[in-house]
Amino acid sequence: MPSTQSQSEHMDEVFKALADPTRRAILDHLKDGRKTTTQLVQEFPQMTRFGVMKHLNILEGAQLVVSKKEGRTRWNHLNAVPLRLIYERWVSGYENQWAGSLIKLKHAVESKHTSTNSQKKGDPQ
Amino acid sequence: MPSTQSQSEHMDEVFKALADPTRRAILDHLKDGRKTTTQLVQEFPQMTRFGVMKHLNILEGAQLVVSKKEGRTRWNHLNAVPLRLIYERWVSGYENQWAGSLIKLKHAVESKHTSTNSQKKGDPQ
DNA sequence: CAAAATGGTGACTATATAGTCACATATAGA
DNA sequence: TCTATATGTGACTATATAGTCACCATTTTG
Repeated sequence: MPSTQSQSEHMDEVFKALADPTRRAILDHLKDGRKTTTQLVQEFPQMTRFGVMKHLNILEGAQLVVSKKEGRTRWNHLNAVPLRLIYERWVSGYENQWAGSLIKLKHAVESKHTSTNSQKKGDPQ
Repeated sequence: MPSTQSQSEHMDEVFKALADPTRRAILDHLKDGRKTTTQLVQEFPQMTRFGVMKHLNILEGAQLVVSKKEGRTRWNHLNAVPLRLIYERWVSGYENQWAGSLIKLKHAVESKHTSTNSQKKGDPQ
């Protein structure tokens, strides 16, 4: 059992953390390797330092980022584990669906060209 | 490729749609098969019909749900494709990280015992 | 057509979130 | 110690989002 939060609460934090484009950009920057807070701040000139730090703290709360203090600098590391958990609970689990209902789903799409059909193609019957 | 929005804009909609627990619950309900709007509403007694419908529209905007109208009933289908895209862009891509930097990441975690360490189980690697 | 059932929508409130500013803390090095 | 650098935080504003209510539209069926 986790310590302070349940698994689903953790997932909620992870999804909420991923919901912001700036935070996803931060993760992308950390993909190349660890960075200090100041280095990250420099990647977002349009935002204040504290803005970036708040995003960093949210990412750390979701355990998508792990930080290590070294002297007066804070090294921020990417942690892909929560992403892996999303895959296990939300992608692989849902793919059972594919074989079973993808055909009728396909029918649904084709026979309707749904409401918000962002993509062209169909004449609306 | 979609017409009205870029891939990253679509991903943003998907992540934002997934950020809400009610919407994730709706997806879970649809996992068992298609449901009408009224059927879904009945699954959330604590929320009004319109509340559920707004969530449904958001899910449909993110293409996580596809709806098909049949007479006066609307059948809502799960569409797992965006989840699959999340995997391809945000999980498999990040797993390169694992081999490379998981060791120093592990050090970072250990030397800090960060915030909330939920999952112990097996250390990867 | 009339009634009932299903679904859709505009306007509103309450709360959460993004982002900023000013100020505080801590470490490295002269 | 003094100072520059790197990071941390409380309080605030602006905007987005969740959720509700009352009302409207469409379709089935008698």
